[in-house]
Amino acid sequence: MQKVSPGGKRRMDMTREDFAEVLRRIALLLELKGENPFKIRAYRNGAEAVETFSGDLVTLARENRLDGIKGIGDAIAAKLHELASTGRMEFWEKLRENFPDSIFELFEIGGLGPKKIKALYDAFGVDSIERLKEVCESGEAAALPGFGQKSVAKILDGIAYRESHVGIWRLGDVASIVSEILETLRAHPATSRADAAGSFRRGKETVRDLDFVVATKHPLEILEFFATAPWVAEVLVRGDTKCSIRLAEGIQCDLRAVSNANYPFALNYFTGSKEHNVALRSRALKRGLSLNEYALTPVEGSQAEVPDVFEERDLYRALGLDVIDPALRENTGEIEAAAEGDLPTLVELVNLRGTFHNHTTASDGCDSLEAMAEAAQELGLQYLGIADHSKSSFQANGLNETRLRAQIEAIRRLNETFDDDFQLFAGSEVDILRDGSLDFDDALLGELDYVVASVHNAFQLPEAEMTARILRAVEHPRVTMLGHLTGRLLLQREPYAVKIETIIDACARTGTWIELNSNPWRLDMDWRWWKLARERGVKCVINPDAHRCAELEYLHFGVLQARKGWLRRQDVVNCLPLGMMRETLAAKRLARS
DNA sequence: GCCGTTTTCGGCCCGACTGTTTTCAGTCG
Repeated sequence: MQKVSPGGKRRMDMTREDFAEVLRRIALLLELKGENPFKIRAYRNGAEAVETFSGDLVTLARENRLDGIKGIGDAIAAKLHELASTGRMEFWEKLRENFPDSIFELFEIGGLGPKKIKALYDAFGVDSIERLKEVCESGEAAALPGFGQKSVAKILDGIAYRESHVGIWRLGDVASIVSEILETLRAHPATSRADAAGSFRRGKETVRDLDFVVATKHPLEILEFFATAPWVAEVLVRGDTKCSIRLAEGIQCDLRAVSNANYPFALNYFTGSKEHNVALRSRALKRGLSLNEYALTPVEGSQAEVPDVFEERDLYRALGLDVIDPALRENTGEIEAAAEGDLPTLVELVNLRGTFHNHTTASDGCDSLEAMAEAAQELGLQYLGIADHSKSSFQANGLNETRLRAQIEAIRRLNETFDDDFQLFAGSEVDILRDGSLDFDDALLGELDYVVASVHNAFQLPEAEMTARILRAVEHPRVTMLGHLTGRLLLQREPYAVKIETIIDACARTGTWIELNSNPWRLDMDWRWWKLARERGVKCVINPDAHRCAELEYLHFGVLQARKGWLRRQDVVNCLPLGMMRETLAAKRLARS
């Protein structure tokens, strides 16, 4: 869990993640205190709302303008305003006086919830994992009411696991595992339908576990097969309808085996998100129907007709909704849009006609210009932009002026060998230097077809400086697009501090495109910002940041994130066919020269 | 604490599994 100490933070440092974390921790402490569960849920919902809100929530909070945000009512809005404007929240500080901060780590142990933590805390003063381990190993814990040998063993297992694994995986790291398991499940003779569900199906950038749903007449057979498959390192749960295992890689996989009739409901339920499910269920209730993971049934006393549901899409129609793509199921307005017939037609991988941010052996790539061009053509792309690093990225063998001019020349020559249905564009991934100036002079930039501007150093600049630095690049007339806006490396490096909304507005004003970097380590700009960017009129460009031919297929992850960001074909510039892209790039250069 | 075709009070999603019980509480998703 991220460490947060808002009391000790300067207020300018507060981020939306800090806000969400404070609300979540309030919920945990209220749970320990045995507070009203609905109040606890309200804080969790508030945290969720804070995280998914499309806009500069921190500024809104500071200016006390949080009204009208779903999930944030008067009480939480006032508390967030206090936190944003003073760096403190009295309610939170009073609450945390009761328990040491280290108690939060106990919630990360599987099998331990608020009740048991409270019992351990009251009985033995357990307030850290270290202390927890002591009382479990000494046998004291097993003697508590409600505890026994097995639950203590489970807790110790949980502690051991936590010590060896972080427990979060990148989408790109699990994609091939999912395909393999799914293929095997589908090949089983007792399987009639099988899908991956959960956050993987929704295309979340990271996942905590993998969920599978199988339709079968022989659930026990399927569960047995799943639990004894060669990939299983450990069986965690084994029932008549559900089995949870841990793979050798460490990730947990849950399988649900249901009847064919239950399947659409189970698939929908286990796809989530939880918030989306809750919203669907309340919508069903308003129609006199109760929705669970097995069926849609009339509530007691209701005369409501229950429509036939054979597939997931029938379920949405039964609730008077257009079918909602899994990528959109985050309860960020998709249900309302589906009810109004306002869902976007989402961009698809087959819509992409080319892509721009790619490297070759000239800088830090592994494949040649020719090989990359050939790979792009094999993927069916009409154009490929080459944007190797600029000279300041010496760690990446960045090109100096001479080498870049030679590469431009090589690209022009290679283009003469292609038919008119494919073209390389000559670009550069130009470093945005510390002061916001670019790594090449305007004359050289003017010789390029396009420019990707990216930050590759001085990540630790304060937010105001970093924002000003990137703004200067955005406003540079030769910059076509902004590369990986926040520089994050998922599960490894935090995004750098930058006012994203300010950058979005500047890009809207100057017509600068924003990259959706599709490398599964980056997926940057984050999907949560794209809806806002689209509304402000910013165009997205989906780039793989490929350093070898095979990485051109990262585009798939980028498209998934674009879909999560509600983007349509017309919002993504590299859906333009070659002819129109030539014109667009030429017009851009002319307009800003 | 939030929210509203249930509208300023009263409801808020709900089932499976586990372990500890002997009819159920806690946890999880």
